[in-house]
Amino acid sequence: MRIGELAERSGLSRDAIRFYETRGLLESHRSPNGYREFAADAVPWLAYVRTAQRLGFTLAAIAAHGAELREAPDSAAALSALFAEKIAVVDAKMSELAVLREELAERAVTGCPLRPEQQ
Amino acid sequence: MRIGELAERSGLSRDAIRFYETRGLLESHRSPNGYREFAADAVPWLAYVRTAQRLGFTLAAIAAHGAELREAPDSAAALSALFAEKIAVVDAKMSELAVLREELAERAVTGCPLRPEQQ
DNA sequence: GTAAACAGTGGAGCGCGCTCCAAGGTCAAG
DNA sequence: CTTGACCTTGGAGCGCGCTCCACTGTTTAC
Ligand SMILES: [Zn+2]
Ligand SMILES: [Zn+2]
Ligand SMILES: [Zn+2]
Ligand SMILES: [Zn+2]
Repeated sequence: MRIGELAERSGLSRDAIRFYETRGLLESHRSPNGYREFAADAVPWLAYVRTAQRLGFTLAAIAAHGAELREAPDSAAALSALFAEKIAVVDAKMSELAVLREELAERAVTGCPLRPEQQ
Repeated sequence: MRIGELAERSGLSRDAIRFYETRGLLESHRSPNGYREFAADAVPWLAYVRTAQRLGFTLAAIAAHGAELREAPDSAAALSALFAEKIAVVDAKMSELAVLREELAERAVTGCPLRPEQQ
């Protein structure tokens, strides 16, 4: 499929797709006329990319993990390593949230904290 | 305290602190010589800001929530509303992670998905 | 008095993740 | 043959979250 169709089916802009390609997130082959040709797989792959982005992963990290998957000798092992990695990240975020909650509770802000110094 | 001390105690750069001030994240009063003067509260507040940032909140959102806290008529109610809001965000991220895990599992990538088309 | 350390402002630049041109090539329909 | 939809590249610009720099003023130490 060409870029317009992929854009429509993925909900991304053509510019974003071209940008992703430059960042190694997406592969295309060229037709004789120079047009990019994408595999059908690109649609679910881009959905995955967007989800990973919403979870706070950078494009570079997503591209690196994609490469890991492709280059892994043992695909199943690579997958579970990636899962463990992502879940660890979310667990870390959860415990940081607990800290945040405590911090917030400790400082029920009332008025300007600089007032005393001001007088 | 002046900006250098706050920088040292918060682990942020002076530039970052000045930047936060322009974004409404931090308040200072000026000494007669024009130097910024910060309250001791600024240290835990900046720690909170960094934590919130690591959790994926933008500086604008953090500033808005800080303002909500200060302007809330009922501080306790405002606090629990903010907690609920943040926890909802993390819950949403968790469920998105589940989707991500499934997506990944479905597509144990092996080789180039464009190869068939290429030949 | 002078040097060093600290403060201020303004503006440029940067990495990220794009968006939006401008100028041009390709292709199918009428 | 023209029109229009679609594609190409290149480059500028933008919001975010800063960093770095130049230049200037203030305070502290000797
Ligand atoms: Zn990894
Ligand atoms: Zn004040
Ligand atoms: Zn809110
Ligand atoms: Zn290929």
